[in-house]
Amino acid sequence: MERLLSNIKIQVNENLYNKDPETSELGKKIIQHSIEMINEIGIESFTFKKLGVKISSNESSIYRYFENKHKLLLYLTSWYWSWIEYQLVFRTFNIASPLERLERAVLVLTQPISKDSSYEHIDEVQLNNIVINEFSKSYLTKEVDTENKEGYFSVFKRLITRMKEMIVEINPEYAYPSSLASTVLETSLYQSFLKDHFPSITDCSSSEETKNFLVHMITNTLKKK
Amino acid sequence: MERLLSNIKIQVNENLYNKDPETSELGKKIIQHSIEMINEIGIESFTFKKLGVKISSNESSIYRYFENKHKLLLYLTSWYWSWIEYQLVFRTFNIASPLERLERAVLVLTQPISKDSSYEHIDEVQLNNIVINEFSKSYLTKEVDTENKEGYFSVFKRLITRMKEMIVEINPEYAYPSSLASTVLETSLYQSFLKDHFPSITDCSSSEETKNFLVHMITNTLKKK
DNA sequence: TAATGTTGATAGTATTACTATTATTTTTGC
DNA sequence: GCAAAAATAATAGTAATACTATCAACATTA
Repeated sequence: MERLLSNIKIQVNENLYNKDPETSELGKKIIQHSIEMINEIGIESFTFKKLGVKISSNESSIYRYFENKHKLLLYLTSWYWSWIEYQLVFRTFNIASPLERLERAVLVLTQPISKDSSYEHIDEVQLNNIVINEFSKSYLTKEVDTENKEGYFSVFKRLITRMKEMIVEINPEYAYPSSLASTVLETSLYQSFLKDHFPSITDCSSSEETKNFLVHMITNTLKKK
Repeated sequence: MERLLSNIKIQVNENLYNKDPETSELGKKIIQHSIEMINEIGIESFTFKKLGVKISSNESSIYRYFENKHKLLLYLTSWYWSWIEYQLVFRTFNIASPLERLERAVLVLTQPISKDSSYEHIDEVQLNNIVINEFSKSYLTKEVDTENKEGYFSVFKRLITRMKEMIVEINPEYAYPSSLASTVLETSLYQSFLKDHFPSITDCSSSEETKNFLVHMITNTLKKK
């Protein structure tokens, strides 16, 4: 991933952690290796005990950073959406045509991730995989409404709102700009999952095709007759 | 839900259960009350022990029907997709216009569920909620590829393939018929979830609106220029 | 009526998801 | 450079989960 500005600290809702993992070596190790481990074995099999063994630290020390693995997952996915939002804002800034802005936004959502050297302990490629495979589980819970009130999903929602605004600019009469924006974001994750596991029900065998599928769908949907 | 034919037994992949729950009173009680309970407390909190207490039966007896709660969830969602497929086939049968067929298919996916009296022990309204909130978790696992090979998702995929075929009939040149079909099905569930929990990122506050959003998107996407 | 199948009761195991306590090490402030 | 504070590690313990195994009781059927 092309570096836009270095040393931008990505802020995550501070109720998601007990102690900010960015403030210590152990904290960063927790983030780095939890990404590896969740990507490898999935959030269900992941435990703080296993992570402790992997980083030669203690289970109880990890609990001092995160209340439980659900909060850790929310932390990681929030970080990811902040990072994506930042790409999206930069890459669409100063682009005059609203349609081109939206196309660039879709490109940010669909193009293959490459490592951002600004964040050494975070592997964005693996994190993208985690978002594809685990993000839904972070909100498909009985606690979603309380956690939403706490603001745990605000970056994700803001990202969708930004796309919605681009849609409104393209066609102010269109009746479903928010739904189209949320569909596009969800579809970018979903089609990527289908490509790897249910290829018979997708035509997108590359990120390029997913981009084309979405751009075509958006432009046609927003066309004024 | 209007009854189309009575006494149609819905077949579910027989590797999903140890003993067919349809063949005994206890089996039907397991299905009926697991639907209630999963809908109420969510799949994470749901256990066979709690279900045993609820139906005044024994944990070990439930294990004789289902290997674990994941298999039970796969059973329930498979049943649901079979039931939906059956509605979809009937309601689109003998309709000449391909576009009208697809519109009717979207209606089946989006319209509010009402009880189907043919299946006394199954509450389709609650089951629809379970599909919205838990279906993703049934495939977002590390075992998805093996389970897919076992055929646990075949009804779901066949449903999408049926819609894909309608899309191809409408516009044989369109390059992404499968992706559009899978997007439509996923979106029908997703927008319903957003309506209840993240209303700020959707415009669909009723199933009617979800239907209109999707039909508009499909027809515009498939328009030949 | 004997054989078979189903269900219930009880017990037991490894793992999970924590909490609590205390010891040890590291950092910092003066 | 040292004392105080903070962070981490080690250990232990608990309740719940996700099962498995065994055996008894009861119902069904041949």
